[in-house]
Amino acid sequence: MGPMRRPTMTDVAREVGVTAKTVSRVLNDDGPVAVETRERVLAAVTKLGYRPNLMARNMRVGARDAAIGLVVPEMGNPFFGTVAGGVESAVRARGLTLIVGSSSETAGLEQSLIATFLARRVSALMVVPAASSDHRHLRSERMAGLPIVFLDRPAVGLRADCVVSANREGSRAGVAHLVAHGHRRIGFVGDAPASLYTRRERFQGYRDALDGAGLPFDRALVEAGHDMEAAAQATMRLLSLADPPTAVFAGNNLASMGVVVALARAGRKEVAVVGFDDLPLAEALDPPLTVVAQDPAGVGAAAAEMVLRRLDGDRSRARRTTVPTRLITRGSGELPPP
Amino acid sequence: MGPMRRPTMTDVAREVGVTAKTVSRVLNDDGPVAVETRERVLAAVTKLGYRPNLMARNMRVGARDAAIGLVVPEMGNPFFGTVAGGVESAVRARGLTLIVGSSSETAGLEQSLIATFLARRVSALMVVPAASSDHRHLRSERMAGLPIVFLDRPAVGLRADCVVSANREGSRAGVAHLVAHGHRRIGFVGDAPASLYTRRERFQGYRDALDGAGLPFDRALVEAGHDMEAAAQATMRLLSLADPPTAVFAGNNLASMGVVVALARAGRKEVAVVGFDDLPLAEALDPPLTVVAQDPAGVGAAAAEMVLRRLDGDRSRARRTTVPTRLITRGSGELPPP
DNA sequence: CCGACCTATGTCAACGTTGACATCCGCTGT
DNA sequence: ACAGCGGATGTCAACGTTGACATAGGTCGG
Repeated sequence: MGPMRRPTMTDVAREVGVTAKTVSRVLNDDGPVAVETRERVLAAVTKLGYRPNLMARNMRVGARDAAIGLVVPEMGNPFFGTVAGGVESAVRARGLTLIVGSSSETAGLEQSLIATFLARRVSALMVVPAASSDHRHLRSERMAGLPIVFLDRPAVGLRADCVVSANREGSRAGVAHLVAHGHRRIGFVGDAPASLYTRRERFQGYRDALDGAGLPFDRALVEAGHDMEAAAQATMRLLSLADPPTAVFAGNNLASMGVVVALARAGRKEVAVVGFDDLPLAEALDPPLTVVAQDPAGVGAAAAEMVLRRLDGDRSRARRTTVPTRLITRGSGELPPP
Repeated sequence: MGPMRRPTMTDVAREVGVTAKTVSRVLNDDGPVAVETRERVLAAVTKLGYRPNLMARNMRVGARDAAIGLVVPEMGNPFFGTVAGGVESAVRARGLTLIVGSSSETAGLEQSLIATFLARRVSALMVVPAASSDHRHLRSERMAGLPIVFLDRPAVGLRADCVVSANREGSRAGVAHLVAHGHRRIGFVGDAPASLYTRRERFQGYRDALDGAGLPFDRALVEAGHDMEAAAQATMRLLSLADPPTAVFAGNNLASMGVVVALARAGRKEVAVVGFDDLPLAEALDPPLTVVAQDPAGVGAAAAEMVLRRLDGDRSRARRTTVPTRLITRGSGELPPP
């Protein structure tokens, strides 16, 4: 019951009466080994409960760890969870392990997570940047040839591959949908301005749609809320304006939930809504929620493919991949203005 | 642009004109170092872009990796994402890194993930078991003193710590709530029978509540659906029975969504519903969804604390921690039978 | 002015594994 | 009978780092 030392290859070898090298050969299917020896080795392995030490192996072989590090802002947000899932299945097919860490949307934590991944000699790095983080410190890694791919939001201060959603176009389409149904005062509820790439893009799409329809932009209709409750309160502020919006565009999944909750609380079912990013319950809402659906698993998969290409030696210049979005009309965007 | 070798401690040492050991001393704040030497070393470190090699360090020190491996069935499910988030923040406070992998609810993948974690010499293992997996193979690890904690579902064939929700009690309370509002035919939509611990417990709670109220159990009212769409179809089957239920209890978050979607599609708002596990949009549904809320972050945190205690040397026998659930009444459970 | 002592640094080996190369054996072909 | 070959195994060093111990100067008290 003591905290006994883990058995090593040498222990197994001693048990069988051979050298560590022979055990190594058996375990890696390397070089010739007598059938009987192989069997005895395997028996000893299970008997002693031997587990190969990947750290020692990687070090000797000089190879990088067969792991890929992924940094996401929050694990609890299903969007990032699904992205991670998409990455994982693509990466697993190649025998690579995915290591996920969460930065809590904090630049400092993101950096230290990246540092521990690098110290672990991961063979590639995938990052969903935290708001206001800077990636200049990764330049030397890029130079050294480490594959680095950014997801959902591009790198700051670093030319690197990235995979993003068609934020601006999708947003434009979503708002245009509201415009097409007669709305002229359309609120925007999203993240805090300036900080986040996705918020900037989606906001631009919102403005594009207004401009395209010749509608005036009213700063008073733009509100921020970084989580669901804050978004709900932002929505309440919009509704209590002297000249309130007849429709609201929500800039991300949490904002959508906040908007929907606020409208439900206020009993304002007649306000039209379009949300960016689909929600599993969108269909069950009253009215069912029209959304600009992203493809989070697709983003993850595309990023993973990019990484695999880089690992296979693709040295071409950094590329940006845009994953299309899709307007799913369910009703909430088709409500006419009063 | 060549794939040049990463600089090692020796490279830094050569650059400065000292030995690797001195560099090591600087980087670990070990032993005395002249102020000037320290500065020159640090300068060389940044100049060369040196990153310590954790694998080599861990090997030399013989310590286990400062990482904890967590296996979850699916990353995309917000329940597990939130659990992982709870684990992460608790574990990070101790300077440990969390490595998350997903088993896709498959026993085989779970085993191979665990194997790579063990090969990486993680200092502890946390597992949300896949359906129908068996953990006898971890016995030798437990003997060797590796902390292993199971979350949400207990281990199979292994005495080990585990942290679970109050499934049976919560479920009983949820169903009792429906009973209290006059329902006598209450459907159950959950995972496939037998396979999953949580499903068994929650189903028992359902039966407890029926028994407690002297209501008959009708096998026809029990349906299974492993994802949202399947749960929706299961609900449709219940509704089309000759003698349909007037209320439905959903056994997990996906089932809840499926039930709610199905009722919305069928326009059957009068059917009462209580779901196990809270949903972010529960409040925005019509009627707002009454749920038996779990505390996923709390489950993660409790499990992390358990692990930390074990790492601190607590050798007491395996313990089971139960995290309470809470009935949140919002309306859907209070609908009277027609 | 010498030994005790402290500071700053170096030397060496070891962690567990595997590549490069060596060795030993029995068998084949001539 | 002997060279030659291929199969089975061993030996050694090295990967990057650090613990244990050693060394080279300098300071200080008596």
